[in-house]
Amino acid sequence: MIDLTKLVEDFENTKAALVAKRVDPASIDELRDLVLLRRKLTTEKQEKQTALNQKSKEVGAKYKEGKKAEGDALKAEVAGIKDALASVEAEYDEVEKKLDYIHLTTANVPLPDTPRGESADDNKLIKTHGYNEADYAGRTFTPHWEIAENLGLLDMERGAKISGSMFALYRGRGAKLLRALVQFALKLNDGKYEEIMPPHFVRTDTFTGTGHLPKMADDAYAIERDGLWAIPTAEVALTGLYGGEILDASTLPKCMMGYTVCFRREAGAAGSETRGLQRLHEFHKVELVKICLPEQSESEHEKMLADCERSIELLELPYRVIDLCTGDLGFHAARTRDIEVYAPGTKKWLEVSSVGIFTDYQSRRLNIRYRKKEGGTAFVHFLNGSGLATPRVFAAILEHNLQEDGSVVVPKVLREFYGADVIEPL
RNA sequence: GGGGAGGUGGCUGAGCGGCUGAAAGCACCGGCUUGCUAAGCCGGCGUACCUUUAUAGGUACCGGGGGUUCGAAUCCCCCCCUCUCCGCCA
Repeated sequence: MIDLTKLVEDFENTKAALVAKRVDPASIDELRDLVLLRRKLTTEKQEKQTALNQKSKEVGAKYKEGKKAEGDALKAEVAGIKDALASVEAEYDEVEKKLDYIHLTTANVPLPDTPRGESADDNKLIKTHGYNEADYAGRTFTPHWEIAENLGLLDMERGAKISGSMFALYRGRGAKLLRALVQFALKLNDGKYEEIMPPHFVRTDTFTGTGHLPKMADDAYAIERDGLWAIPTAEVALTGLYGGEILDASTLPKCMMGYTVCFRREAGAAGSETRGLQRLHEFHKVELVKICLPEQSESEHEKMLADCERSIELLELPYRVIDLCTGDLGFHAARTRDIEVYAPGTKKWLEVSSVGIFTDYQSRRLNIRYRKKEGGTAFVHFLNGSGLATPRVFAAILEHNLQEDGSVVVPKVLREFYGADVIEPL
Protein backbone atom coordinates (compact mmCIF):
# COMPACT_ATOMS: atom_id res chain seq x y z
CA MET A 1 0.00 0.00 0.00
CA ILE A 2 1.19 3.47 -0.68
CA ASP A 3 1.85 5.93 2.15
CA LEU A 4 -1.34 8.00 2.51
CA THR A 5 0.27 10.71 4.62
CA LYS A 6 2.77 11.25 1.86
CA LEU A 7 0.05 11.19 -0.76
CA VAL A 8 -1.68 14.11 0.95
CA GLU A 9 1.48 16.05 1.80
CA ASP A 10 3.21 15.61 -1.54
CA PHE A 11 0.13 15.24 -3.65
CA GLU A 12 1.18 16.62 -7.04
CA ASN A 13 4.44 14.66 -7.23
CA THR A 14 2.92 11.44 -6.00
CA LYS A 15 0.03 11.77 -8.37
CA ALA A 16 2.34 12.45 -11.32
CA ALA A 17 4.39 9.38 -10.46
CA LEU A 18 1.29 7.20 -10.24
CA VAL A 19 -0.17 8.58 -13.44
CA ALA A 20 3.11 7.70 -15.15
CA LYS A 21 2.39 4.17 -14.00
CA ARG A 22 -0.97 4.37 -15.70
CA VAL A 23 -3.06 4.70 -12.56
CA ASP A 24 -6.35 6.47 -13.21
CA PRO A 25 -5.89 10.12 -12.11
CA ALA A 26 -9.49 10.31 -10.93
CA SER A 27 -8.97 7.47 -8.47
CA ILE A 28 -5.91 9.23 -7.03
CA ASP A 29 -7.97 12.37 -6.48
CA GLU A 30 -10.68 10.31 -4.90
CA LEU A 31 -8.22 8.59 -2.60
CA ARG A 32 -6.86 11.92 -1.41
CA ASP A 33 -10.35 13.31 -0.85
CA LEU A 34 -11.31 10.24 1.13
CA VAL A 35 -8.24 10.53 3.33
CA LEU A 36 -9.14 14.14 4.14
CA LEU A 37 -12.75 13.27 4.73
CA ARG A 38 -11.79 10.42 7.01
CA ARG A 39 -9.63 12.79 9.01
CA LYS A 40 -12.53 15.15 9.49
CA LEU A 41 -14.81 12.33 10.54
CA THR A 42 -12.17 10.95 12.86
CA THR A 43 -12.10 14.25 14.70
CA GLU A 44 -15.87 14.35 14.96
CA LYS A 45 -16.04 10.78 16.11
CA GLN A 46 -13.41 11.35 18.77
CA GLU A 47 -15.16 14.43 20.10
CA LYS A 48 -18.36 12.48 20.57
CA GLN A 49 -16.48 9.63 22.16
CA THR A 50 -14.72 11.97 24.57
CA ALA A 51 -18.05 13.37 25.71
CA LEU A 52 -19.44 9.91 26.14
CA ASN A 53 -16.46 8.70 28.13
CA GLN A 54 -16.67 11.69 30.44
CA LYS A 55 -20.38 11.27 31.06
CA SER A 56 -19.93 7.59 31.75
CA LYS A 57 -17.37 8.37 34.39
CA GLU A 58 -19.74 10.87 35.98
CA VAL A 59 -22.51 8.29 36.04
CA GLY A 60 -20.25 5.92 37.87
CA ALA A 61 -19.23 8.64 40.33
CA LYS A 62 -22.84 9.57 41.09
CA TYR A 63 -23.80 5.99 41.81
CA LYS A 64 -20.79 5.60 44.03
CA GLU A 65 -21.85 8.64 45.99
CA GLY A 66 -25.30 7.15 46.29
CA LYS A 67 -26.93 9.85 44.17
CA LYS A 68 -29.01 7.48 42.14
CA ALA A 69 -31.46 10.02 40.70
CA GLU A 70 -28.67 12.23 39.34
CA GLY A 71 -27.00 9.22 37.83
CA ASP A 72 -30.18 8.20 36.08
CA ALA A 73 -30.59 11.72 34.68
CA LEU A 74 -27.08 11.61 33.25
CA LYS A 75 -27.79 8.29 31.63
CA ALA A 76 -30.58 9.88 29.64
CA GLU A 77 -28.09 12.49 28.39
CA VAL A 78 -25.68 9.82 27.35
CA ALA A 79 -28.32 8.24 25.15
CA GLY A 80 -28.41 11.37 22.98
CA ILE A 81 -24.65 11.41 22.58
CA LYS A 82 -24.68 7.76 21.63
CA ASP A 83 -27.13 8.37 18.81
CA ALA A 84 -24.99 11.17 17.44
CA LEU A 85 -21.91 9.01 17.71
CA ALA A 86 -23.59 6.16 15.91
CA SER A 87 -24.47 8.30 12.93
CA VAL A 88 -20.95 9.69 12.63
CA GLU A 89 -19.60 6.17 12.91
CA ALA A 90 -21.86 4.93 10.15
CA GLU A 91 -20.58 7.65 7.85
CA TYR A 92 -16.99 6.97 8.90
CA ASP A 93 -17.28 3.24 8.22
CA GLU A 94 -18.64 3.88 4.77
CA VAL A 95 -15.82 6.27 3.93
CA GLU A 96 -13.23 3.89 5.30
CA LYS A 97 -14.56 0.99 3.29
CA LYS A 98 -14.27 2.95 0.06
CA LEU A 99 -10.88 4.26 1.06
CA ASP A 100 -9.51 0.83 1.92
CA TYR A 101 -10.58 -0.62 -1.37
CA ILE A 102 -8.98 2.12 -3.45
CA HIS A 103 -5.90 1.99 -1.25
CA LEU A 104 -5.50 -1.75 -1.74
CA THR A 105 -5.97 -1.49 -5.47
CA THR A 106 -3.64 1.45 -6.01
CA ALA A 107 -0.28 0.50 -7.51
CA ASN A 108 3.07 1.24 -5.91
CA VAL A 109 4.79 4.54 -6.65
CA PRO A 110 7.74 4.12 -9.05
CA LEU A 111 11.19 5.24 -7.95
CA PRO A 112 12.45 8.49 -9.49
CA ASP A 113 15.11 6.75 -11.61
CA THR A 114 12.57 4.56 -13.36
CA PRO A 115 12.43 5.44 -17.06
CA ARG A 116 9.21 7.21 -18.01
CA GLY A 117 7.15 5.53 -20.66
CA GLU A 118 3.81 4.20 -21.78
CA SER A 119 4.44 0.59 -22.64
CA ALA A 120 6.99 -2.16 -23.16
CA ASP A 121 8.17 -0.26 -26.26
CA ASP A 122 9.59 2.43 -23.99
CA ASN A 123 11.65 0.10 -21.85
CA LYS A 124 15.32 0.89 -21.68
CA LEU A 125 17.93 -1.62 -22.79
CA ILE A 126 20.72 -1.55 -20.24
CA LYS A 127 23.04 -4.18 -21.57
CA THR A 128 23.38 -7.17 -23.82
CA HIS A 129 25.66 -10.04 -22.94
CA GLY A 130 26.98 -12.75 -25.27
CA TYR A 131 24.64 -11.92 -28.10
CA ASN A 132 25.75 -11.24 -31.68
CA GLU A 133 23.10 -10.92 -34.31
CA ALA A 134 25.57 -12.26 -36.88
CA ASP A 135 25.74 -15.57 -35.03
CA TYR A 136 22.17 -16.30 -36.01
CA ALA A 137 22.10 -14.97 -39.55
CA GLY A 138 21.61 -17.56 -42.27
CA ARG A 139 21.22 -20.44 -39.84
CA THR A 140 18.09 -22.27 -38.92
CA PHE A 141 17.29 -23.11 -35.36
CA THR A 142 14.87 -25.68 -34.08
CA PRO A 143 12.25 -24.67 -31.54
CA HIS A 144 12.65 -26.36 -28.18
CA TRP A 145 9.35 -28.20 -28.37
CA GLU A 146 10.61 -30.09 -31.40
CA ILE A 147 13.97 -30.83 -29.82
CA ALA A 148 12.29 -31.97 -26.63
CA GLU A 149 9.96 -34.24 -28.53
CA ASN A 150 12.77 -35.75 -30.60
CA LEU A 151 14.76 -36.51 -27.48
CA GLY A 152 11.79 -37.57 -25.39
CA LEU A 153 12.41 -34.90 -22.77
CA LEU A 154 8.85 -33.66 -22.66
CA ASP A 155 5.52 -35.39 -23.07
CA MET A 156 3.20 -32.45 -23.61
CA GLU A 157 0.34 -34.56 -25.00
CA ARG A 158 0.10 -36.70 -21.91
CA GLY A 159 0.64 -33.68 -19.71
CA ALA A 160 -2.38 -32.10 -21.37
CA LYS A 161 -4.31 -35.34 -21.05
CA ILE A 162 -4.03 -35.44 -17.29
CA SER A 163 -4.09 -31.70 -16.54
CA GLY A 164 -4.96 -29.69 -19.64
CA SER A 165 -2.99 -27.38 -21.87
CA MET A 166 -0.11 -25.31 -20.55
CA PHE A 167 0.94 -28.00 -18.13
CA ALA A 168 4.34 -29.48 -18.84
CA LEU A 169 5.30 -33.06 -18.27
CA TYR A 170 9.04 -33.66 -18.15
CA ARG A 171 10.22 -37.23 -18.35
CA GLY A 172 13.42 -39.20 -18.19
CA ARG A 173 16.39 -37.08 -19.15
CA GLY A 174 14.15 -34.03 -19.36
CA ALA A 175 13.12 -34.40 -15.73
CA LYS A 176 16.74 -34.89 -14.82
CA LEU A 177 17.85 -31.77 -16.68
CA LEU A 178 15.15 -29.76 -14.97
CA ARG A 179 16.27 -31.02 -11.58
CA ALA A 180 19.88 -30.20 -12.47
CA LEU A 181 18.89 -26.61 -13.20
CA VAL A 182 17.27 -26.27 -9.79
CA GLN A 183 20.21 -27.81 -7.97
CA PHE A 184 22.61 -25.58 -9.87
CA ALA A 185 20.73 -22.42 -8.93
CA LEU A 186 20.47 -23.41 -5.27
CA LYS A 187 24.12 -24.30 -5.04
CA LEU A 188 25.18 -21.12 -6.82
CA ASN A 189 23.45 -18.91 -4.26
CA ASP A 190 24.13 -21.09 -1.27
CA GLY A 191 25.76 -19.10 1.49
CA LYS A 192 24.54 -15.77 0.18
CA TYR A 193 20.89 -16.64 0.63
CA GLU A 194 19.25 -18.81 3.23
CA GLU A 195 17.50 -21.73 1.56
CA ILE A 196 13.85 -21.96 2.52
CA MET A 197 11.28 -24.51 1.49
CA PRO A 198 7.97 -22.85 2.27
CA PRO A 199 4.44 -24.18 1.94
CA HIS A 200 2.97 -23.79 -1.55
CA PHE A 201 -0.38 -22.56 -0.29
CA VAL A 202 -0.91 -19.38 1.65
CA ARG A 203 -3.76 -17.73 3.50
CA THR A 204 -5.80 -14.93 2.04
CA ASP A 205 -4.21 -12.34 4.33
CA THR A 206 -0.72 -13.31 3.23
CA PHE A 207 -1.78 -13.14 -0.39
CA THR A 208 -3.31 -9.72 0.20
CA GLY A 209 -0.18 -8.61 2.02
CA THR A 210 2.10 -9.25 -0.91
CA GLY A 211 -0.20 -7.24 -3.16
CA HIS A 212 -1.70 -10.12 -5.12
CA LEU A 213 -5.18 -9.52 -3.77
CA PRO A 214 -7.63 -8.13 -4.49
CA LYS A 215 -6.30 -7.14 -7.93
CA MET A 216 -4.69 -10.33 -9.17
CA ALA A 217 -7.26 -12.82 -7.92
CA ASP A 218 -8.11 -14.03 -11.42
CA ASP A 219 -4.54 -15.07 -12.11
CA ALA A 220 -4.20 -17.24 -9.05
CA TYR A 221 -5.45 -20.71 -8.25
CA ALA A 222 -7.74 -20.60 -5.25
CA ILE A 223 -8.55 -23.45 -2.92
CA GLU A 224 -11.75 -21.91 -1.72
CA ARG A 225 -12.82 -24.68 0.61
CA ASP A 226 -9.77 -24.11 2.77
CA GLY A 227 -9.32 -20.39 2.23
CA LEU A 228 -5.95 -20.91 0.60
CA TRP A 229 -4.19 -19.71 -2.54
CA ALA A 230 -1.58 -21.57 -4.58
CA ILE A 231 1.53 -19.43 -4.70
CA PRO A 232 2.43 -17.96 -8.11
CA THR A 233 6.01 -17.54 -6.90
CA ALA A 234 8.00 -18.25 -3.73
CA GLU A 235 8.03 -14.47 -3.28
CA VAL A 236 4.59 -14.72 -1.74
CA ALA A 237 5.63 -17.18 0.93
CA LEU A 238 9.01 -15.64 1.68
CA THR A 239 7.69 -12.09 1.78
CA GLY A 240 4.91 -13.08 4.11
CA LEU A 241 7.24 -14.91 6.47
CA TYR A 242 7.85 -12.05 8.86
CA GLY A 243 4.36 -10.57 8.73
CA GLY A 244 3.52 -8.46 11.78
CA GLU A 245 7.06 -8.60 13.13
CA ILE A 246 9.53 -5.92 14.14
CA LEU A 247 12.95 -6.93 12.90
CA ASP A 248 16.28 -6.08 14.45
CA ALA A 249 18.03 -3.72 12.01
CA SER A 250 21.32 -5.52 12.57
CA THR A 251 19.86 -8.66 10.95
CA LEU A 252 19.21 -6.77 7.71
CA PRO A 253 19.55 -7.28 4.86
CA LYS A 254 17.97 -10.69 5.24
CA CYS A 255 18.57 -12.77 2.12
CA MET A 256 16.44 -15.79 1.40
CA MET A 257 15.92 -18.12 -1.53
CA GLY A 258 13.04 -20.44 -2.05
CA TYR A 259 12.72 -23.27 -4.51
CA THR A 260 9.05 -23.85 -5.20
CA VAL A 261 6.59 -24.80 -7.83
CA CYS A 262 4.76 -21.71 -9.09
CA PHE A 263 1.11 -21.82 -10.03
CA ARG A 264 -0.43 -19.33 -12.43
CA ARG A 265 -3.79 -19.37 -14.12
CA GLU A 266 -2.51 -17.11 -16.89
CA ALA A 267 -6.08 -16.03 -17.47
CA GLY A 268 -6.49 -14.63 -20.95
CA ALA A 269 -3.07 -15.78 -22.11
CA ALA A 270 -4.18 -18.97 -23.84
CA GLY A 271 -3.24 -19.32 -27.47
CA SER A 272 -0.62 -16.70 -28.13
CA GLU A 273 3.02 -17.30 -27.34
CA THR A 274 2.30 -20.38 -25.30
CA ARG A 275 3.86 -23.01 -27.49
CA GLY A 276 6.18 -25.38 -25.67
CA LEU A 277 7.57 -24.10 -22.42
CA GLN A 278 7.01 -20.40 -22.97
CA ARG A 279 4.07 -20.05 -20.65
CA LEU A 280 2.84 -22.62 -18.17
CA HIS A 281 0.29 -22.97 -15.40
CA GLU A 282 2.87 -24.67 -13.26
CA PHE A 283 6.64 -24.33 -13.26
CA HIS A 284 9.64 -24.66 -11.01
CA LYS A 285 11.59 -21.63 -9.90
CA VAL A 286 14.28 -20.60 -7.45
CA GLU A 287 13.33 -17.16 -6.18
CA LEU A 288 15.54 -14.72 -4.31
CA VAL A 289 14.05 -12.36 -1.72
CA LYS A 290 15.74 -9.69 0.35
CA ILE A 291 14.44 -7.69 3.28
CA CYS A 292 16.50 -4.58 3.85
CA LEU A 293 16.63 -1.06 5.25
CA PRO A 294 15.26 1.63 2.92
CA GLU A 295 18.72 3.08 2.39
CA GLN A 296 20.03 -0.33 1.34
CA SER A 297 17.43 -1.19 -1.26
CA GLU A 298 19.06 0.32 -4.35
CA SER A 299 22.50 -1.15 -3.72
CA GLU A 300 20.98 -4.51 -2.76
CA HIS A 301 18.99 -4.38 -5.98
CA GLU A 302 22.22 -4.11 -7.97
CA LYS A 303 23.69 -7.07 -6.12
CA MET A 304 20.61 -9.16 -6.65
CA LEU A 305 20.53 -8.33 -10.33
CA ALA A 306 24.15 -9.48 -10.56
CA ASP A 307 23.23 -12.71 -8.76
CA CYS A 308 20.41 -13.36 -11.20
CA GLU A 309 22.57 -12.56 -14.23
CA ARG A 310 25.26 -14.86 -12.94
CA SER A 311 23.22 -18.03 -13.34
CA ILE A 312 22.36 -17.18 -16.95
CA GLU A 313 25.94 -16.25 -17.68
CA LEU A 314 27.27 -19.51 -16.24
CA LEU A 315 24.79 -21.41 -18.38
CA GLU A 316 26.38 -19.60 -21.33
CA LEU A 317 23.16 -18.18 -22.66
CA PRO A 318 23.02 -14.80 -24.40
CA TYR A 319 20.90 -12.35 -22.48
CA ARG A 320 19.99 -8.72 -22.15
CA VAL A 321 18.91 -6.57 -19.23
CA ILE A 322 15.97 -4.23 -19.55
CA ASP A 323 15.00 -1.38 -17.27
CA LEU A 324 11.21 -1.40 -17.25
CA CYS A 325 9.56 1.95 -17.85
CA THR A 326 6.85 3.30 -15.57
CA GLY A 327 4.08 2.15 -17.91
CA ASP A 328 5.30 -1.45 -18.01
CA LEU A 329 6.14 -1.81 -14.34
CA GLY A 330 4.26 -4.43 -12.37
CA PHE A 331 1.52 -3.47 -9.94
CA HIS A 332 3.53 -3.61 -6.73
CA ALA A 333 7.01 -2.81 -8.07
CA ALA A 334 8.78 0.54 -7.78
CA ARG A 335 11.63 -0.37 -10.10
CA THR A 336 12.25 -3.51 -12.12
CA ARG A 337 15.01 -4.88 -14.31
CA ASP A 338 14.16 -7.85 -16.47
CA ILE A 339 16.63 -10.38 -17.70
CA GLU A 340 15.72 -11.83 -21.08
CA VAL A 341 17.40 -14.79 -22.71
CA TYR A 342 17.57 -15.13 -26.45
CA ALA A 343 15.90 -18.28 -27.72
CA PRO A 344 16.92 -18.70 -31.39
CA GLY A 345 14.51 -21.53 -32.19
CA THR A 346 11.54 -19.66 -30.74
CA LYS A 347 13.07 -16.51 -32.27
CA LYS A 348 12.30 -14.50 -29.21
CA TRP A 349 13.81 -12.88 -26.18
CA LEU A 350 12.27 -14.74 -23.26
CA GLU A 351 11.88 -13.07 -19.90
CA VAL A 352 13.57 -15.31 -17.38
CA SER A 353 13.94 -13.03 -14.38
CA SER A 354 12.29 -9.95 -13.04
CA VAL A 355 14.37 -8.27 -10.38
CA GLY A 356 12.39 -5.67 -8.53
CA ILE A 357 12.36 -3.21 -5.68
CA PHE A 358 9.03 -3.08 -3.92
CA THR A 359 10.02 -0.38 -1.44
CA ASP A 360 7.67 -0.41 1.57
CA TYR A 361 4.60 -1.35 -0.44
CA GLN A 362 4.49 -4.92 0.84
CA SER A 363 5.89 -4.27 4.31
CA ARG A 364 3.17 -1.68 4.86
CA ARG A 365 0.50 -4.23 3.99
CA LEU A 366 2.16 -6.98 6.00
CA ASN A 367 3.20 -4.64 8.79
CA ILE A 368 6.86 -5.61 8.80
CA ARG A 369 9.06 -3.02 10.47
CA TYR A 370 12.49 -2.51 11.95
CA ARG A 371 13.49 -0.59 15.03
CA LYS A 372 15.33 2.63 14.27
CA LYS A 373 18.46 3.65 16.16
CA GLU A 374 16.94 7.02 16.96
CA GLY A 375 13.84 5.30 18.31
CA GLY A 376 10.56 4.36 16.73
CA THR A 377 9.96 1.96 13.88
CA ALA A 378 9.84 2.17 10.11
CA PHE A 379 8.84 -0.17 7.32
CA VAL A 380 11.47 -2.38 5.73
CA HIS A 381 12.00 -2.62 2.00
CA PHE A 382 11.51 -5.77 -0.04
CA LEU A 383 13.33 -6.93 -3.14
CA ASN A 384 12.89 -10.06 -5.17
CA GLY A 385 14.08 -11.64 -8.36
CA SER A 386 14.19 -14.99 -10.07
CA GLY A 387 17.39 -16.81 -9.29
CA LEU A 388 16.37 -19.24 -11.97
CA ALA A 389 13.00 -19.81 -13.60
CA THR A 390 13.29 -23.23 -15.14
CA PRO A 391 11.05 -23.62 -18.20
CA ARG A 392 12.30 -20.79 -20.35
CA VAL A 393 15.92 -21.38 -19.41
CA PHE A 394 15.39 -25.07 -20.18
CA ALA A 395 13.99 -24.08 -23.56
CA ALA A 396 16.86 -21.73 -24.37
CA ILE A 397 19.45 -24.36 -23.46
CA LEU A 398 17.92 -26.84 -25.88
CA GLU A 399 17.74 -24.33 -28.69
CA HIS A 400 21.31 -23.12 -28.23
CA ASN A 401 23.02 -26.39 -27.53
CA LEU A 402 21.46 -28.55 -30.23
CA GLN A 403 24.12 -30.22 -32.34
CA GLU A 404 24.07 -31.33 -35.98
CA ASP A 405 23.54 -34.94 -34.93
CA GLY A 406 20.45 -34.10 -32.90
CA SER A 407 22.15 -34.32 -29.52
CA VAL A 408 22.09 -31.51 -26.98
CA VAL A 409 25.22 -30.50 -25.11
CA VAL A 410 24.63 -30.14 -21.38
CA PRO A 411 26.01 -26.80 -20.10
CA LYS A 412 29.25 -27.37 -18.17
CA VAL A 413 27.87 -26.08 -14.89
CA LEU A 414 24.97 -28.55 -15.00
CA ARG A 415 27.00 -31.67 -15.68
CA GLU A 416 27.77 -32.50 -12.07
CA PHE A 417 24.04 -32.49 -11.38
CA TYR A 418 22.87 -34.02 -14.63
CA GLY A 419 25.44 -36.77 -14.62
CA ALA A 420 26.43 -36.63 -18.32
CA ASP A 421 27.89 -34.18 -20.82
CA VAL A 422 25.48 -34.72 -23.67
CA ILE A 423 21.87 -35.69 -24.19
CA GLU A 424 22.24 -38.21 -26.99
CA PRO A 425 19.63 -38.78 -29.70
CA LEU A 426 17.28 -41.68 -29.09
C1' G B 1 -13.31 -35.43 12.63
C1' G B 2 -14.16 -35.38 18.47
C1' G B 3 -12.51 -33.53 23.51
C1' G B 4 -9.40 -30.11 26.57
C1' A B 5 -6.23 -25.64 27.41
C1' G B 6 -5.01 -21.03 25.78
C1' G B 7 -4.26 -16.27 22.62
C1' U B 8 -2.54 -9.42 27.06
C1' G B 9 3.15 -4.52 25.42
C1' G B 10 9.99 -6.15 22.30
C1' C B 11 9.72 -10.85 25.57
C1' U B 12 7.81 -13.54 30.22
C1' G B 13 3.43 -12.86 32.80
C1' A B 14 -0.69 -10.56 36.34
C1' G B 15 -5.50 -8.63 35.86
C1' C B 16 -11.51 -11.17 35.19
C1' G B 17 -17.15 -4.62 34.87
C1' G B 18 -15.37 1.91 36.44
C1' C B 19 -9.35 3.24 40.65
C1' U B 20 -5.91 -0.61 34.09
C1' G B 21 -2.69 1.73 28.62
C1' A B 22 -2.69 -2.17 31.51
C1' A B 23 1.03 -4.99 38.02
C1' A B 24 5.72 -7.45 38.26
C1' G B 25 10.11 -9.25 35.94
C1' C B 26 13.43 -9.27 31.68
C1' A B 27 15.27 -6.27 27.73
C1' C B 28 16.29 -1.18 26.40
C1' C B 29 17.66 4.29 27.42
C1' G B 30 19.56 8.25 30.98
C1' G B 31 21.90 9.36 35.88
C1' C B 32 24.60 7.90 40.46
C1' U B 33 27.95 4.35 42.76
C1' U B 34 32.36 1.67 40.68
C1' G B 35 40.11 -0.09 39.46
C1' C B 36 37.94 -3.71 35.43
C1' U B 37 33.98 -7.20 35.20
C1' A B 38 29.64 -8.38 37.69
C1' A B 39 26.14 -6.15 40.65
C1' G B 40 23.32 -2.18 43.16
C1' C B 41 20.33 2.40 43.49
C1' C B 42 17.23 6.41 41.08
C1' G B 43 14.47 7.86 36.82
C1' G B 44 12.53 6.91 31.88
C1' C B 45 10.50 3.51 28.36
C1' G B 46 4.04 0.73 23.64
C1' U B 47 1.75 1.62 18.77
C1' A B 48 -1.45 4.20 15.40
C1' C B 49 -4.40 8.23 14.52
C1' C B 50 -6.92 13.24 15.39
C1' U B 51 -6.61 18.44 17.22
C1' U B 52 -2.48 21.92 18.26
C1' U B 53 2.78 26.94 16.03
C1' A B 54 5.29 24.95 20.29
C1' U B 55 3.78 22.91 24.60
C1' A B 56 -0.27 20.06 25.36
C1' G B 57 -4.85 17.43 24.89
C1' G B 58 -7.86 13.53 22.92
C1' U B 59 -9.34 8.71 20.54
C1' A B 60 -8.45 3.70 19.48
C1' C B 61 -5.79 -0.79 20.35
C1' C B 62 -5.31 -6.76 25.56
C1' G B 63 -6.22 -12.73 18.41
C1' G B 64 -10.55 -10.78 14.72
C1' G B 65 -15.73 -9.39 14.34
C1' G B 66 -20.46 -8.56 16.61
C1' G B 67 -23.45 -7.94 21.24
C1' U B 68 -24.89 -6.69 26.56
C1' U B 69 -23.94 -2.10 29.64
C1' C B 70 -24.07 4.72 31.29
C1' G B 71 -19.12 2.14 31.23
C1' A B 72 -15.77 -4.12 28.75
C1' A B 73 -8.90 -6.66 28.54
C1' U B 74 -12.74 -8.25 32.02
C1' C B 75 -19.69 -10.76 30.66
C1' C B 76 -22.27 -13.16 26.04
C1' C B 77 -22.16 -14.95 20.69
C1' C B 78 -19.53 -16.10 16.08
C1' C B 79 -14.87 -16.74 13.63
C1' C B 80 -9.48 -17.40 13.34
C1' C B 81 -4.99 -19.21 15.37
C1' U B 82 -1.63 -22.05 18.74
C1' C B 83 -0.85 -26.11 22.00
C1' U B 84 -2.62 -30.86 23.75
C1' C B 85 -5.29 -35.74 24.14
C1' C B 86 -8.23 -39.24 21.08
C1' G B 87 -9.51 -40.96 16.23
C1' C B 88 -7.80 -41.36 11.11
C1' C B 89 -3.65 -41.70 7.80
C1' A B 90 1.48 -42.16 6.73
